[in-house]
Amino acid sequence: MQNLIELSKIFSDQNRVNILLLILRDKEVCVCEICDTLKLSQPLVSRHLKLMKESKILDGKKVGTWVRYTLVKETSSYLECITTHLRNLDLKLPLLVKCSI
Amino acid sequence: MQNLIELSKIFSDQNRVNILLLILRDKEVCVCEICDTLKLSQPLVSRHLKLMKESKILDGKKVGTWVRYTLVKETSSYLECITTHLRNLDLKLPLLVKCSI
DNA sequence: CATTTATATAACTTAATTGTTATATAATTT
DNA sequence: AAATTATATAACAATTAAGTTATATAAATG
Repeated sequence: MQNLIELSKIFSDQNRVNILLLILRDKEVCVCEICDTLKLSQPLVSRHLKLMKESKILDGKKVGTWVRYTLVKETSSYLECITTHLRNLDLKLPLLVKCSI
Repeated sequence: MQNLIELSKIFSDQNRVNILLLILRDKEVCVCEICDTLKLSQPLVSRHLKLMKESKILDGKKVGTWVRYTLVKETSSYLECITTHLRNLDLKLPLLVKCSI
């Protein structure tokens, strides 16, 4: 229940959903790839990622100077339902702008 | 997609979720029953109901001075997923305070 | 070790949301 | 038709959230 409300807050922002769509498609992306692909400022992306990490949607692991973000492995039933929903969408998301990792 | 974000906004508020839980359990409730049961002010409840009607989650039909709210019949796949989730929750919601309808 | 690159955070501004109080509308009852 | 009851709406205050700019941190490289 608290989970539902917290997760709903996460998914009520277009930029966060786009970031999540990117991670769903490309599995593991770093901050600069998100910024470049979605044309969002770096502090904005960092803050959204922090929120999603706090809500246990994303994991971030440091690789050198980069931080690579992935979807958490164990998802709650509600999160599962949303990601399934998102995967089934015909998403028109820009191609990943890869960084030099 | 727009649906996801719009619906997520709806479910990111505890009072709206409680109202929805009430309607899920009691099928058809009027505004004053929601106010009395959840101890929320009437204008607040009216506004939340309006939002959920606009988002095509609820229907409201006038019966005399009362307006009886129900869940919409045809739900989107995402809404379906949330209501299923909500129904499966062990909800500790107060008994309906019935009005004199 | 100074510089560069990637990311995070803090301070701030703006916008959106929530809840309240007061008022309007509309059906019902006296 | 005046009073009552149920609901809706408008105007406002308070809170929260989003985005920006500036700065900090931390690893990598010349």
